[in-house]
Formats: sequence, structure tokens, C-alpha cells
Amino acid sequence: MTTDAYLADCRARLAFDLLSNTWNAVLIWALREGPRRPGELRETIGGISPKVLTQTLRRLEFNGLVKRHAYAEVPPRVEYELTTLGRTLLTPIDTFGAWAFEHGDEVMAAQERHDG
Amino acid sequence: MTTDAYLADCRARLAFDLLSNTWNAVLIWALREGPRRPGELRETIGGISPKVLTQTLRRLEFNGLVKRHAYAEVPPRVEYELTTLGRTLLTPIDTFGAWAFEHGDEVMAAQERHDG
DNA sequence: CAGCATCCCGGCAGATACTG
DNA sequence: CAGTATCTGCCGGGATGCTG
Repeated sequence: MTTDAYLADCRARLAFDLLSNTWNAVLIWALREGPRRPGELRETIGGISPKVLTQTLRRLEFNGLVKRHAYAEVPPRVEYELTTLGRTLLTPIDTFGAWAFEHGDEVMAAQERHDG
Repeated sequence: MTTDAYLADCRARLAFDLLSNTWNAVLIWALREGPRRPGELRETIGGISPKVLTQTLRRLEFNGLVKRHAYAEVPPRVEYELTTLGRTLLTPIDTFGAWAFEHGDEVMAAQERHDG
């Protein structure tokens, strides 16, 4: 354990706030192999509306995790790419993915148990 | 990277949903060393209201991450404790804590940059 | 002390329609 | 195709007061 405290105003909170949205982690992961266009992202992810996609990407851009590239063409072309900082989140995200892969069943079982 | 895909309906979403609340990760971390009473938790964490504390603990209990022990005493005494499943989340949480410790400044710098 | 009931607020997300 | 504007609903979070 590297963090000795974890309180209300702890800096560690920052990392969770970054991924506390429905799509943030999904988009970072979808961008892991390089620049992608919004259309591509919508197709590969599925279930995300164009508005929410833009909204989420801009939020990531605001936090310095994603860089936006706009090309003056017709029809317009835009690409989003992970920044160096954004790329450093891939490993932590994968840690949680691995956890879910291993323990997801237990969580769902507990949920169903408390339903009845 | 252990997860090959990360889409809208991916199981990895489960892990982020678990920690997508303001206090979930904070409470798990605060319980890492053993059972704690609500009063203790409020004191060590700070900035969380009694209602939200109970609300969050019950949510964790629902997901099988925390166990609640109630003792029939006067005044009433209650303790919350991490389950085996809940304890498996400590390492992933610490991964993010370490990330925030290392990259928190960069995120805050990016935020302030996009403000002006 | 632990916890519930109530009311309120803000942000995320979804659906839809429209602009360049 | 990319993005915006608007409206809507929902849930988490906070404040307050009351009960056992």
C-alpha cells in the first residue's frame, strides 16, 4: 500500500472523480491503440449517443487526458487521441478490469441475494 | 493488458460502477484495518454526513463488499467490516491512489489551463 | 449513537431536433 | 459527419429534524 491515508480531502479522490462517470473509462480504453474518430468510437462502443460521446470527450480533454485534433475538411473530420497523461491511466484501468473479470460473479450474486 | 475488450456492456464496467460514488472507495479504504463503528468512520474521514455514511455503507453491504454487525446494547452499537470480497478491492484502489499521488498535479494543472 | 424521513439541489445521461 | 441546444428523468449527495 503506497497511500497511508484516504480521507475526504485526500488526493486519491482525484483519480476516482476522473472515472466516476459512465463513459470516461470506457472511452480511455477505446482510445488505447491510437487516435479515433467519433464515428469509430460510437461503432465500437455501442450504446452511447453522439451528444454524450462529445460531452464525455470534452470532459476528458478538460482534464488533460485526451487531445482533440480538428481538420478543416468537408465533410469535417475530427480525431481524439490519448495524451501522455491519459495513457498512464491504462494500467490502473486494466487493474480494475481484471478485478471485475475475477470477482464480477460474486458481486452479482450478492446483489441478487439482497434482492429477495 | 488482461481485458481484450471494453465496450458498453463489458463486465469491466461493473468495477467502475462499484466505485463511481463519492464515498465508496473512501469507506472501503477506511475499513482496511478491521471493523469500524460509524462514529469512528465519520471522525477519521471527515466531511461526510451521518445519513450519507449509512446510505453508502448499506450500498456496499448490498454489493457484498461490507458486512454489518449490530449488537443489542444501550446505547446501540454497530460495526461494519470488509468481507473477503471487499478486501480484494484494496489493491486496485491503492493502484489508483498511487496514480493520483503521481499524476494529480498534472490533472489539476490541465484543469486550470482550460479555465482561463 | 445509529438510523430513518423529508426536502432540495446539481450533474450525468438519454432523446430529439437542428446547424455548419 | 461533428457538434450544439433543449428538455427530461434519475440518482447521489447535503441539510435538517425526529425516533428507538
